[in-house]
Amino acid sequence: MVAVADVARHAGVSTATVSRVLNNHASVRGETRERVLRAISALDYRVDVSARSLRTAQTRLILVLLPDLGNSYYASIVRGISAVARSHDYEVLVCETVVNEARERAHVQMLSSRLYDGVICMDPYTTQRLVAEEVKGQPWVACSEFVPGDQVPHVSIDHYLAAKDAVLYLLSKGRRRIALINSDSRYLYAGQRLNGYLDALRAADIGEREGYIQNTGGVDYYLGELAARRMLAGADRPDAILAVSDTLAIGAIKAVVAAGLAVPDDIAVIGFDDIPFAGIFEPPLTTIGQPRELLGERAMHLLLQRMAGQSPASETLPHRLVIRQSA
Amino acid sequence: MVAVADVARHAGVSTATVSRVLNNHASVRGETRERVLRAISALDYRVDVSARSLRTAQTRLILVLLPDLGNSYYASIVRGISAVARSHDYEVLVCETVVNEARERAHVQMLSSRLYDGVICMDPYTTQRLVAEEVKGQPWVACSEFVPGDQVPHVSIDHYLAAKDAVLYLLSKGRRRIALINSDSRYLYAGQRLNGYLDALRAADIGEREGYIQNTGGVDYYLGELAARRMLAGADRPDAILAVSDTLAIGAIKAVVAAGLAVPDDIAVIGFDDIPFAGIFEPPLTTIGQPRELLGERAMHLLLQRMAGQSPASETLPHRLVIRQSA
DNA sequence: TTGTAGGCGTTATCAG
DNA sequence: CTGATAACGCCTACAA
Repeated sequence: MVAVADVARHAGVSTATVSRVLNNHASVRGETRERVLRAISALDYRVDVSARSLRTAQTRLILVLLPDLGNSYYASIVRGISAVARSHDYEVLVCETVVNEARERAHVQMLSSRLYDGVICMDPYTTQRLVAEEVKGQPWVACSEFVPGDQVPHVSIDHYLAAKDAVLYLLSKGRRRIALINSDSRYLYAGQRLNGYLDALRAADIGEREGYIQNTGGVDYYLGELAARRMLAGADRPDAILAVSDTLAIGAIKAVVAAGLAVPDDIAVIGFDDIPFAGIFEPPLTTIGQPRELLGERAMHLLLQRMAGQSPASETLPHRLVIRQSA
Repeated sequence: MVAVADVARHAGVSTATVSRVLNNHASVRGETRERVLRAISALDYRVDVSARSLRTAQTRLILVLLPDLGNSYYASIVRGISAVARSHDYEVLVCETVVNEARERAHVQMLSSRLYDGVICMDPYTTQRLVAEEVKGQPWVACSEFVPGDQVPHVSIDHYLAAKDAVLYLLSKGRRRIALINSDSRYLYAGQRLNGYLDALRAADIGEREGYIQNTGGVDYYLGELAARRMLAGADRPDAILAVSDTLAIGAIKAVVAAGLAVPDDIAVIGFDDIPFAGIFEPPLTTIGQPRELLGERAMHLLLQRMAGQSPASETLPHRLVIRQSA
């Protein structure tokens, strides 16, 4: 293993000089720098980040915690994060959080071990408490999900308003029997969207109906299909369905069509997230889009401020209703 | 910042003893251990991984390099990797490689900085050379993609055979005018599947046809749609399309249907990968499935052996044709 | 502009 | 079973 000392010896300089070259200090004579550089490549020297961070107390590494790598919703956010992070010379590492009691501790150790200069958490807010406890003292921010009333800065859309907008749109189209397919109550957005849905209906003087709210526990296609099938089986069939994710919405449409009904004529369907597939599906999905890249960019900005010792205010970004053909 | 020394002082023992407790050495008296543990939680001590790795020369971190976080194909593989890694007490970090000339160096530094005990690379084989150069001396293996003839151990299906099987199946269904929608020639699989396709046709004595091979440069839905549209515009319309990814296949079906033709009656379509959506799409997609989790598990096993100084042989895993309704 | 030397927090060796 | 102490590789005063 070749260390700074070896490079120094090879170049006939001191370790201090090598370090200066490594860190682009101006105060190195051109010719000396050349010699050092040559030695570095001759010996194929690589810095040891462990040693460096031990000394400098920073790693220039950002950790992004997310609950599901397979959900492309997060991918776009990460892209936004990375763009900003890289422009500030931070490298972004992603870790899929496993909410497994047994493994929890190991994960937690990852966080608490000072390996990262900052953490961005997209985990369900119910597990953010765990994170909070572990990264205590370390800079971190939340993205999309957050613990309401908490001190941790976060970026998110207004899920309550978004759901309300969706229902308002359905109402404006003359729909009155509007059902909701919700996912997993561990997620904050689930509760907020539920409230938005409820309040919008209430404001229109529409009462709740038996079986009109289904909780799937996840966002897989088939779960949406199952939920919609249950709704269709009821005596009091809805004329519109709001699903909290596009995947659920697509599953729901499958069920509707399988039941011999038409979308949107018999039942209008609105999803959430505007995934790439939403536009290509038949019928193209009407959905609530989130500014995903921007979400990531803002989150990283918040983190940057946090790492600088500031206490930035949380941000709410705008959503938008993407009207296609399913509603 | 509280260090081992602080814990030692608090517990009235030496740093050596604290370290022993931290690392579960058996040779610590129960009562002493208790005292240390109490001090640790009283002071809320956290190990400094940088210091630890500087000392031990290992980080217990595995880096997974992939070209696209948004592609859920990789998510399943990562899940397989993580399962094995965690059972061996390694933590898995994912980094989306950015093949951007300007940023290349920073990335590269990440790899070469000894922060990881091992690397699993799923990048296109054309960029694996870069990786190879940078992680030189570090244990790494390739997954899915690999540089043929290289010494680096890898896991993959036999893309050549898989494509051949798909064409054989189409042939067995009486199709003769079989087209190929390929993606990005930076990927090894693209070339191999092309060869499989070509050889299968050749073996059946079917000559190449003008415009029957389209390269899209990516796997987005709309690219498949575009490619298929071009094929349909030709005088010599195909009666079957093999697409190297399900997303391309779905895009292709869109184009076929939009042209007033039926799938599979007029044109059969086969995809690749068996993504979650393949089964829910209408018509459900016939596709070549890969054992993704297993791919990840085997890759991690290979890496484990590599890290142990061995030179494991590469592995080829079986693919399977999932017959649904698009072909 | 360059060199010397100390220490970051941890683990491991060697005594006791 | 426990303690003192010497590295690990790097950066950065401070000195020259």
